[in-house]
Amino acid sequence: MDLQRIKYFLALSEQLHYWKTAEKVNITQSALSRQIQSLENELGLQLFERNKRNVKLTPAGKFLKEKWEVELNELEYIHQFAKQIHLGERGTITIAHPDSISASIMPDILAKITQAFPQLQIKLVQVLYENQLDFLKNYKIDLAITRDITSEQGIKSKKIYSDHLALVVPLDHAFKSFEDLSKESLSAQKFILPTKDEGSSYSEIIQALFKSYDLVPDVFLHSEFGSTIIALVRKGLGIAILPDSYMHHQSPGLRFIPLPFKTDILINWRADDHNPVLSNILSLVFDC
Amino acid sequence: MDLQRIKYFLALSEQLHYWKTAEKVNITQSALSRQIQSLENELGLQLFERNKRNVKLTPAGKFLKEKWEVELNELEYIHQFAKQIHLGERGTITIAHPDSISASIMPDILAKITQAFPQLQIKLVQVLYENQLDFLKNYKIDLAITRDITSEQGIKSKKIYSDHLALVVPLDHAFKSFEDLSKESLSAQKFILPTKDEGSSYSEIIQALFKSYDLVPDVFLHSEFGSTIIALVRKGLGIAILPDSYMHHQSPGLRFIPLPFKTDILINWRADDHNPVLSNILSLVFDC
DNA sequence: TCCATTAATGCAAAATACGCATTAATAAAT
DNA sequence: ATTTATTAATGCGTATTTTGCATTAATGGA
Repeated sequence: MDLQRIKYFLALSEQLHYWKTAEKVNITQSALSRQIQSLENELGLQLFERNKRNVKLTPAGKFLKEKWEVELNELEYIHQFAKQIHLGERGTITIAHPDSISASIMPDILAKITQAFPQLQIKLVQVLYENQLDFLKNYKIDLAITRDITSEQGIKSKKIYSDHLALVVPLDHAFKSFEDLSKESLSAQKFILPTKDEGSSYSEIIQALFKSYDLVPDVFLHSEFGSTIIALVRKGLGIAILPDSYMHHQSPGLRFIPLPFKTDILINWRADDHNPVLSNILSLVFDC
Repeated sequence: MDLQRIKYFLALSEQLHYWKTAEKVNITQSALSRQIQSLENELGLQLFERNKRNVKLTPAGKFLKEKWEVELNELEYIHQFAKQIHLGERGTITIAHPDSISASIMPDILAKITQAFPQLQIKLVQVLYENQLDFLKNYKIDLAITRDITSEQGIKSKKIYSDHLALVVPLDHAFKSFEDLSKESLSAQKFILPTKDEGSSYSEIIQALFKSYDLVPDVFLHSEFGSTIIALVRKGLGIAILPDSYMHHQSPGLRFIPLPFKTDILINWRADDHNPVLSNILSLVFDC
């Protein structure tokens, strides 16, 4: 059954006149007549009660006119919706990102996306660094924003930003600026540091930092959760090293002392992911 | 857009394999390939992500698979429903009938209809005799069961039953049987009779009845409503003449004395009404 | 009774769909 | 790295379907 036939039927059911309808839908009266006939044959019922003079809907025709009008509108809407999905204007994308950028570049990125594609549904999740690649490969997330470089097969990666590390101390702490740091002053401190993962490039940078002072830090606690670390530092339980993106969080009572070490932020996605939503978001993000 | 194409798409979206799908839907792989291609062109989007080795739904394809499955089911149901309307198995018919047969032949007729066509919706209405033809012509009712013969253009009519007139008296009334009736005994009575309509064949029969006794009845009240008349007779306000169908109503305290006058029950419908529901009901009723 | 209107239909042309055979790409096996 | 098996796409001739033109036949109104 051709939807075009149903459209012809609907046109005729309005006009109830073959010639006028045929003209309106740009076919000949002969073609229209046969289209209606084959529609009737296909359905095994009569749509119009007609003689050579009058055309009138049968009860079944009346019923189908009402129902088909609804269904055709429905289908048209569905097709439009599908087209938007095809263009990447509709759909869902799940993004994992570190807490550190929640208040810095994430708002920028999200604002850009929602402005360009207001119909997109974005799911933000926080995933432990060690799980990110698995989640990406298993379609639990579509985009992973991370500080770790990956050379995984099938995962594409691109740097989108970089920020400095900063030493985070309470306001009343002796450290006021970078010049106050030395092997001696640092060795007296208790540190709160991120979890030391195998092969995590972010951990390696922090290790490199301490190595530059030829120091093994006294680590009081490991945590991956920036907000936890900040709270502990504010209570004077130790000092921490965090990306200076955290300065964008409202954190009174703390001093951020920038350090000459940079940490990159990368965006990762599946190489074989052809979801048009992803392509749209990638090209938006790369324009930053 | 051909619904067949959508069916092909749905089959392929299940199998995700052209050859197997083509075999399943009884066309060649070549034809299937081209059907999917033209569907994609028609919609202006890609349904499958495919190379020479793998077939996989795109996000838009996934969306359409879900939606189209629902829509196609819906359409199939609609078409079945329409077919039932065409066969007169579904639909609505409005029937007017006199109160007199509510408890006699109407239950028989209705039982027969609902047994043969359980999906039919029947509306029963009571219409004043004088309005019946108008209601029929103006599509307010589809079938009029009446005691009046009509020779109206465009209205078909057929007798389906006939019953006798009966004199209705209270149990304690002097009249016990037909032999008690005479010009003298009748002229002493007060009568409750139906409204005397112009050209109503039922009124004429009652007039003929009195004429056979060479009598002009003392009419105390006119009413078309049988139940009203019966209540009044039971209270001793007068005696009445009604079709003996009323004996099927539960009417304690009354005696029905059959009279040798018959009144026909006719069924009327529009000659140009081709509603299949009507045809079905007519052929059922005529089999009585 | 005749005329104007109008849906159906015969027929040939155009468009579309189909099947067969082949091609080209790719994953798996060696 | 090379070969092989698998499989979606495609060229081409054929079959089917649809279309438009011209005509027919039925019908309501004058």
